[in-house]
Amino acid sequence: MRKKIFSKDVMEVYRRLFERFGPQGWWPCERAGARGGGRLEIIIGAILTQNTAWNNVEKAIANLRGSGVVSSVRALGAIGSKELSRLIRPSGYYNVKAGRLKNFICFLKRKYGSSLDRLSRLKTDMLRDELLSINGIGPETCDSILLYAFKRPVFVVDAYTRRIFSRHGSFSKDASYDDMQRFFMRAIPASSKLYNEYHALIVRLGKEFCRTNPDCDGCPLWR
DNA sequence: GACCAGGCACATC
DNA sequence: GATGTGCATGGT
Repeated sequence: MRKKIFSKDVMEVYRRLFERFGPQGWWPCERAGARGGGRLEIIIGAILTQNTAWNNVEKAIANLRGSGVVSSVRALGAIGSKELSRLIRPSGYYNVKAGRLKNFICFLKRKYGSSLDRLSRLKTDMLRDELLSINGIGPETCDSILLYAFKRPVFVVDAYTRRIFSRHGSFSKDASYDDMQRFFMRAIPASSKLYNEYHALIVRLGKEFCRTNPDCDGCPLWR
């Protein structure tokens, strides 16, 4: 039988995952910062990675870097939609995602004078509502932006989180996003660093075991 | 060639 | 509110 994971076990699960896999080095990473892309690049990555392997997103981001549009909101706003689609082609859904990137840039221009600094002054709840109002930014993308780009202590729930923790009985497999998020945020101290690493470790676990080991052989959560 | 990946919006019932 | 569908590339 799989071990049931209650709220009280969530930190122990984190410790086991960290012990097993170590730090995952997700955003913000030195590489993004050094190239000056930083926060904007993280936001772009969060949108491009929707239902897409990160490997493919990296190719798209490399193209965008080559065109110099990850380093400034103005540059990203100035590029044509067709050209943007072409650059992000490797990340899949390129027409949809080009529209979503443009939606974000239009929102930022209209309401915050194209300034990420101005946007970042909002309190977390308000910032979350603002991001969710943008067409193309749903709960996971929104929370990824809050956590990884703005360093807010918001737990990101994704498909792996649902799959793994519903299998371990923490919540039902059709629990709402908000219910799953509450489960973690009640169990873990509010720390963006902790949430950052935990989400990345869940993704690592999902990739490592859920796909390749349907019987959960060697799963660190197994009892 | 099938299946999957760090989702989301929209139509329909 | 639940369910189904379109969007698309690249790796296994």
